[in-house]
Amino acid sequence: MKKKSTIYDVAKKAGVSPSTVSRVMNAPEIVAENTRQKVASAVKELSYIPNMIAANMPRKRTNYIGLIIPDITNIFFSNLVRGVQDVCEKYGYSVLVVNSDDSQEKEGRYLKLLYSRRVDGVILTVAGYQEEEFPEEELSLLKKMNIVLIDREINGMTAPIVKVNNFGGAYSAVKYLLKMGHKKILHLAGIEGTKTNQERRGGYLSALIESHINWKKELNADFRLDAAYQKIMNYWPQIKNSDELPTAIFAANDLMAIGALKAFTQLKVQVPEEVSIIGFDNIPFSDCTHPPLTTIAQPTYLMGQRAVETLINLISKKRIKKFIELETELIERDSVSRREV
Amino acid sequence: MKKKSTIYDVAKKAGVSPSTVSRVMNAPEIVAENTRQKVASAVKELSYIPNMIAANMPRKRTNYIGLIIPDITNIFFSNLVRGVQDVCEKYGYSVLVVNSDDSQEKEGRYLKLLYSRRVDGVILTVAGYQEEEFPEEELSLLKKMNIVLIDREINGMTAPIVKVNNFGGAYSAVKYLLKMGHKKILHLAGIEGTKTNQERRGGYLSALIESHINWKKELNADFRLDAAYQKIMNYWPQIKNSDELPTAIFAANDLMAIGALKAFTQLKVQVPEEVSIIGFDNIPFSDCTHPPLTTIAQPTYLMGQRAVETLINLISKKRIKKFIELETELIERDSVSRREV
DNA sequence: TTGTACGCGTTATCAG
DNA sequence: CTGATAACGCGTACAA
Repeated sequence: MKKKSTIYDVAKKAGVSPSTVSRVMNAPEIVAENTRQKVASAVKELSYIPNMIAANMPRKRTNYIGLIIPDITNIFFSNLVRGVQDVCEKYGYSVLVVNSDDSQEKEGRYLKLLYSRRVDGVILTVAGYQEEEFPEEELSLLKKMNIVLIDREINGMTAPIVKVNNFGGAYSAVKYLLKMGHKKILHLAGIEGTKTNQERRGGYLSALIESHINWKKELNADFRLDAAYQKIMNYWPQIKNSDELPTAIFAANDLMAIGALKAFTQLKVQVPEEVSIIGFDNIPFSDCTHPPLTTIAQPTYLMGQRAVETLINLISKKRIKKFIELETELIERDSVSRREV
Repeated sequence: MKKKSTIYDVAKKAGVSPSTVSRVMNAPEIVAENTRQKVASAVKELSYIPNMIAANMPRKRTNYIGLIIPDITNIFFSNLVRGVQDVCEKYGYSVLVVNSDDSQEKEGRYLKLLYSRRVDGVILTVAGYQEEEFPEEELSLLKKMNIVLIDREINGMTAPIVKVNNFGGAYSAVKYLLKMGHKKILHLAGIEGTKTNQERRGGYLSALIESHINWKKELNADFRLDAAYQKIMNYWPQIKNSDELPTAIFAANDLMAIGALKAFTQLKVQVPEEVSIIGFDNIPFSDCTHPPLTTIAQPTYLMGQRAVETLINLISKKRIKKFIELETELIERDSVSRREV
């Protein structure tokens, strides 16, 4: 790694002062034609590229924003990250992404790291699903930073939040199932007690009530593929020939829907002929399952974009919307069949 | 956003000098017990967290490394990114991830950005598959930085590289197919002219030659799911009842294998009964296809880890391996069936 | 054991 | 139009 040239090296070579070099780099038009030439050639010769950190220090900014997500390996987040990155780039920011693994302890550590790196703001998908109180220390740290929340709220602090209309999405999923003639709809639910899950369950129940359907049943699988797979593998044989047998399943996310699909393949239960399935999220590859999964799409890329836009406005003290709720969209594929009455 | 307290604020409040505060933060044991107390309580009171940037400036480092990948949205890379992040964190580095979208122009711009941000090193998955000459400007920039390459090499510069044994992986895939009794094996290939594709094709051909099999056939689908889907949809009906009909397909990546699977579902061709398929990569969800995909696993997480370890050693001028080749692993699932002779 | 002064690379400000 | 100087926040030699 060769020694990097500084603004002083360039100044010396061009026979001018550092300030002049700075001007040439940032506002060429205000410097005399021939000085500009001299400087430009010195810049080229030394292949000088300004040190953005040094430049930012007196301005008390970094042009970095932090992004805390549970796990980048979780396919659900990749589009979100990309949305954040793309908008950031447009505005000259860079993104520091970290994974909380849904651990509150890691989240706290990373928050501290981001603070010590003096990022200009943080986009946070709150870790852990617990409705626990937020640790005091972390909370006060948060209050000292520009924060935009994604998806989940925080007790004890108000911050702008970007989320998806979980209730509406679930509601429309179940409505769709009802429209297709299903009367016995099982809900494959996510992590108990999380707001997300509560909202989706709310949508499920509301749609049922609205249609005067009393039949309901909930299986819990923590938003996880394996868990859903196991649950179905255990549950289905028990109810196979009973009145309890649903004709359709509303899974609170695609991962669980795919887990269920996997179980049904093994159990030799035909989807959608014997049982229909609808998911939530529209993750990549949900169109490559067998059968392709009908699901409720979340605009993850858009969520990322909106979150950054809000954050950047927050940073520059412009007016912002405190609450942004994005709508979902029903994606009809082949995992739901019509049930004749 | 409240004003951030500095080491001076703490010093004043504790009635000591800034250097003493610095010592308490970085080497508490060398300062007298009661001074330490005073400082500690001032730190707590002001909830002081050191400014890492300022601290790093005189050291001429940032503890950032840059990671340039084609696209974080490409599921293949998420594990790699996580591997990089995890190792980085262990060593106190943070990662700045950017997407080149396989565009050389973007790659150049980002390289410049990373340089201006003075990252301590860069992990680079070279953009574009072209065997084109590298732009001179970019090359000289590269030479001024600590670089570790992933997967693809650069003409005109030697840098440590971490890659996977593509030849060996392809070879073992085809060997496996042969072992299962297949004699007509079609190769669903990736982007023509890329090293990766050449190596995998090499493995395919070698395995065939070694077994004295003359039958061979190659279809090109640019590593893309859609392209593979289209190719199969067009090709299969043409050869359906001819001698050209293969009994197995070796796809140069899982995406293409999944595309083929999709096509076969529509064409009502049974996999693996009528045709077997083996993929390459072992991307997430390759176990959730129908049937679950037999494939050659690439250790992507490990690649990320190795790359960072190499980079960190490069940065600290320790000895490094210039060339790290990782082995693949055959993952037997259900998309390949035995063919009786 | 503690304090002082300087350097890291840049830009804003003010003077010329 | 250009140059000098201070300031950003910290660590570190060196002095006390």
